[in-house]
Amino acid sequence: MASHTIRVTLPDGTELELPRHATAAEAAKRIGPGLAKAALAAEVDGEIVDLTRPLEADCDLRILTERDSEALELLRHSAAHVLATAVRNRVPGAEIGFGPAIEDGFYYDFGVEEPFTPEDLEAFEEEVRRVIEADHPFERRRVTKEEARELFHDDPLKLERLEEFEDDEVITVYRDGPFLDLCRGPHVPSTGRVRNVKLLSAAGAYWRGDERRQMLQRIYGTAFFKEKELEEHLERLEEAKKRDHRVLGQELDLFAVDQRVGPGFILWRPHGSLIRNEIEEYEKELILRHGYEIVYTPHIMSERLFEISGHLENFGEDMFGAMDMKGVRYRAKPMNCPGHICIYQAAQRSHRELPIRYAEFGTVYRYERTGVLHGMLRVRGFTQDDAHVFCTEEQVPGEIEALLDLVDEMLQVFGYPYTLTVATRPEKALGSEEQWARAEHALKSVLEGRGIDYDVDEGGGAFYGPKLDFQLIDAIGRKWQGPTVQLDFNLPERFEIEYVGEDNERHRPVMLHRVLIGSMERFVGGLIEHYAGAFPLWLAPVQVRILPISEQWLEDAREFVQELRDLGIRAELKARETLSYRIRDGEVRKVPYMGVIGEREVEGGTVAVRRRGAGKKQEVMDREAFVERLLEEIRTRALG
RNA sequence: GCUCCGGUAGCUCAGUGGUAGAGCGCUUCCUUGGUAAGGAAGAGGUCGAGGGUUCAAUUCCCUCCCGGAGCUCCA
Repeated sequence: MASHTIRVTLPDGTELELPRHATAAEAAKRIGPGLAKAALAAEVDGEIVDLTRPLEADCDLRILTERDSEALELLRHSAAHVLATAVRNRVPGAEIGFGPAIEDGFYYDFGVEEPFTPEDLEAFEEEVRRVIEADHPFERRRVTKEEARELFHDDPLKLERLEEFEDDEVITVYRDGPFLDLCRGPHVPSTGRVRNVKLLSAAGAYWRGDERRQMLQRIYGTAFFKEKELEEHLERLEEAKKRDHRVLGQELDLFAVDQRVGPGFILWRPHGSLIRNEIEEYEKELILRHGYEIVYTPHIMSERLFEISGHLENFGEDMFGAMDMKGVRYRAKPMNCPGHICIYQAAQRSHRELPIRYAEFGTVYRYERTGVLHGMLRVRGFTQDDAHVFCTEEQVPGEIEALLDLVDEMLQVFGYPYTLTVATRPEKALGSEEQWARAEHALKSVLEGRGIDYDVDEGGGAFYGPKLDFQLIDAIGRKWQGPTVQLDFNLPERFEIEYVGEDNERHRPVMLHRVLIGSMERFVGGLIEHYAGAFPLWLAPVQVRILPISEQWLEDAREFVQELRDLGIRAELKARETLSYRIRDGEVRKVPYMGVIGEREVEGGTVAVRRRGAGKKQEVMDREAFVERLLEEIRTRALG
């Protein structure tokens, strides 16, 4: 027998007695008028629902306000509906696609005759404000599939989506004023609760993400509860724009792409090359210390090798075409592993030799589709800091341990915090389930043994083995793909690689692919943005500029520059223009140190040192002390 | 690859159906400087490429190349 009242338990443990079918909004009102006003939605037994949802039975209830982290997604999803309402008001014939909340905002896809222009976006933003002012309540309705077909008879995209529902499935629609959408919800109570909306951009997007389907027009936007948060978000976008490696790469003379060379190929100019070289030198020292051996393999190899490796079959579309030389076909390598395997196979290997770790700054070529190319971040020719570890299955945990140390050491040097993800067996996978389970267990238990937090990407591994990925977090909080370690059950089989065990039998070793930096191009591109072009001293292309105040002190300055160069410091003499001009130029070029030399400095054997970004604050130092400071900062690879 | 936007001096960009502009940079000269641009003069362009319309095309139209915002993709 159902009673007429229900018991509602609040997060603090107190209980409310409410009439059955009371709504969450009514519950909020019972708790307090302030909460009732601030309420946006409710969590009932762990499920987030609209405030208008009747409570049918005893339950746990939490009222969500803008202070709750879940609320932002709600706001943005509702903002997407407000956008669609606005677009439909202006363009009545617009077909409506999907409009979800995403990481930093929301989008909505529309099928329209004419693509949207920036002026359209402004008009829509104006209309969005009107829809918000109108304060239409969001009304949820449960409908049958038949009813829904009727409601959306003018919306072909929605009808298509509708047909995917089971006949007896719960279908809900939401109305706000004139706009009706097929939507699971929940939403904020009314359009008036949506605030601080900014439409950011419009671009084409395929219906259902399928490139064979209709192209819709997607509008991206974002929304925040507080105006200040919106402003800060827009400032972050501005900041990201200022850090764009393509802009800084041009300004600081680091790299270029040249139409004559071809799309997706990077020309490293001298200053960019210096940075890259420093990184490579550092990494070589690091990995030699960690027991790697450095190898080199050719850029062009016989196609036969890629038939054995399976690259041609699985990856052929992305490889550069074959070069036919007197009947033998050759390919630019898309990966370094086959070459390393050939080196491994140059001799019969004993378990006593393992693990064998081959490392190469290996340049590979991949024919990426034109639309994906992007500065240094996505290119067609790039150099990986690639390594392959050949070991026994028992040695895998130890190798993972060693790698965690290596990665941690390296990422600290560059100043990147990071997170980890273990990617597990996908549906289609090579190797036995036990093999995968053992490998995944090995990865996870090493991490757990060290008390390291990690995410799991279920089914995200490659078909040939599980993966451990590191995500870097840059100076403005963006995530970048970092080091990866990949177990490989495939290539050892294909190449039939072996070692002789203690039992004098042949065994198949396990192979690990790993990159730390990934691609030099992408990593340096990322670093440019991470440091906003202001590289720490050890990486700065020009470390010190010496500025004599007038030609009178030129000779002294020249000698000092040479002294610095003799110590391996990248010093430059800048003597021509006015001092102010040279200071400004040094700051704009982000030179870490400038040393001014005038009458006083020549007499005292000192130098007036100005640190990048420190403004007028200068420090007159003995030259010896200045040199010491530079050498120490370079030696420790200080982040500055 | 797809949709849209763009390509003008080394760089950033303005402009026009009738002989092409600015700022920075570069060269030369003057200035000999004390902490974010001293002054002057000069050089520098097949207006992305090809085709079409036109008396005339950098400008309008078409094709291609390259770049950008996204989509898709990143084994």
